[in-house]
Amino acid sequence: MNILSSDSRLPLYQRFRDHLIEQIANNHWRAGAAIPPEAVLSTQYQLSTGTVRKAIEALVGEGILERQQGRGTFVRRPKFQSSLFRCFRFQGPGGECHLPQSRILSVKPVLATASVSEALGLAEDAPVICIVRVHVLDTGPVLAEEIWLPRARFQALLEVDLTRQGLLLYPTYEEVCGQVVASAGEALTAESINEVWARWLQVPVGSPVMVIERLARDYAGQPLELRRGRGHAEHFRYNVDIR
Amino acid sequence: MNILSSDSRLPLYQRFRDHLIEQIANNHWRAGAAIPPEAVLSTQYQLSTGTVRKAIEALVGEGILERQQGRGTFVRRPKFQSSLFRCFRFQGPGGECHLPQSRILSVKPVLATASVSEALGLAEDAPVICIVRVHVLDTGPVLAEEIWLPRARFQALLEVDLTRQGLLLYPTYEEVCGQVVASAGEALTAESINEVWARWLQVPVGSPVMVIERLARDYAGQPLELRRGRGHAEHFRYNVDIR
DNA sequence: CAGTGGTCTAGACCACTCC
DNA sequence: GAGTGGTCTAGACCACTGA
Repeated sequence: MNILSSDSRLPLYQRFRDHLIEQIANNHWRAGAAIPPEAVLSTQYQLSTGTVRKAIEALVGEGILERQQGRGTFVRRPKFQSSLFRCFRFQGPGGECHLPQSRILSVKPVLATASVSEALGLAEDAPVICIVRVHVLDTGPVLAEEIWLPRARFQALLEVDLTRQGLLLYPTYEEVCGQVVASAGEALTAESINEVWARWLQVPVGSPVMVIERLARDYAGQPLELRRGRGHAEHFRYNVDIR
Repeated sequence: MNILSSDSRLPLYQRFRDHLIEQIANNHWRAGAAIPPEAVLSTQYQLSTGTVRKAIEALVGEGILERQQGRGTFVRRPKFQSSLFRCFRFQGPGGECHLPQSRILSVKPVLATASVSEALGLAEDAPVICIVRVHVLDTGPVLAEEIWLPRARFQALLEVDLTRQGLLLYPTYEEVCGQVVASAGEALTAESINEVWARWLQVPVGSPVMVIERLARDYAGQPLELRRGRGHAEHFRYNVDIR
């Protein structure tokens, strides 16, 4: 009798969770906005408040929703702009922590290479946008990134001046293209730097660098953006809790 | 009226959670064993089943407990032995995944250096045990580790032959010393390898390596073990989900 | 079959936020 | 003070495990 589409025989609260996530992915509820209060949802969908709460709590655990006592429940707008600063310490020899400025070197429409199209789930030679960006500290560049975006979703970026200093990309994606980054995965490796990247980072060819590859996804789990960054090994310290 | 020690004015389920964790940390309930069923706990502590469930679910979320429908709720014995294989891919050029063998090169009672004693929360020059271990693949060594343990807790390790091939350390800690690793944090950096480590890994001095520092803790959160490992950059790929 | 955790309900009362 | 999420209760029924 309910409008809960997804497969029956799943627990009610799971089906309701799926329904909520669908609303968010389809932009029925905007990022940053409040969803209806528990009481409304429970009468609207004929569910007990406990069941509604359990679905909401699941999404809070996944980092999709955010509850604020007395105010409401909100669609979380993940703040990946600061992810680098959360995970990495741009630490000087004394351990002080500085925030780098970012500078965009180029924005170009190109065709995806095999590895890029595979990561983004696109056809080979699909049209993409490639951005090159460098993060700079007082002491010089610390991190250089190549960023790839599917042109189908991000065409509008090409008509905007991205080369202003200190611009954050994810809010720009949302404002200009309506694309919201909801989750991401990172993979870390290390290598000796090659000539192209050594020039961007202004270090000798062959220096050890940390390689960070990030795949960002929207609420529906579709790949949105691929980044491949390289940073001065000494400037980086990536912290993880495991269990 | 309850035996729930911790600070009142916290929610009941939190205080009960703290009580449960205390039981585990004090070894009243052993790692791997079942805790009393919900019904028993709720009558014993005069709590409703819902409150008991919420406390248990919190600990499940923290990876301390594990529920199995129809069987019971168990104290989780984390399997960090395989953490390296979960997080890292020992991948050949074709992407195949091999499991390395580990070989212990030395076990020595020494005095802690400043950085080791600080990480382990010990006094300076405190007595520790230092283990050197190498993980070997068909193609040669891929990861070398220095491992430090507080001698106060791990004295018994010195009377055991650890140099057998392929030994896993964490189960040995538990069997020989009664110390259970409950959680850990890792920090990743990269650098050019120095002479000592280059010999262990059999690579040219100055090659890029991934540096993995791990601090393992017991159920009470006290540091148990510090590891500093270095691995062939090409062999490692560390995956993380962020949000 | 008895015992366990898993789901779900209906509602009371509290704590916080904002007007 | 009205509206929100946060805590807590008491219990029914289901699904799974293992003797």
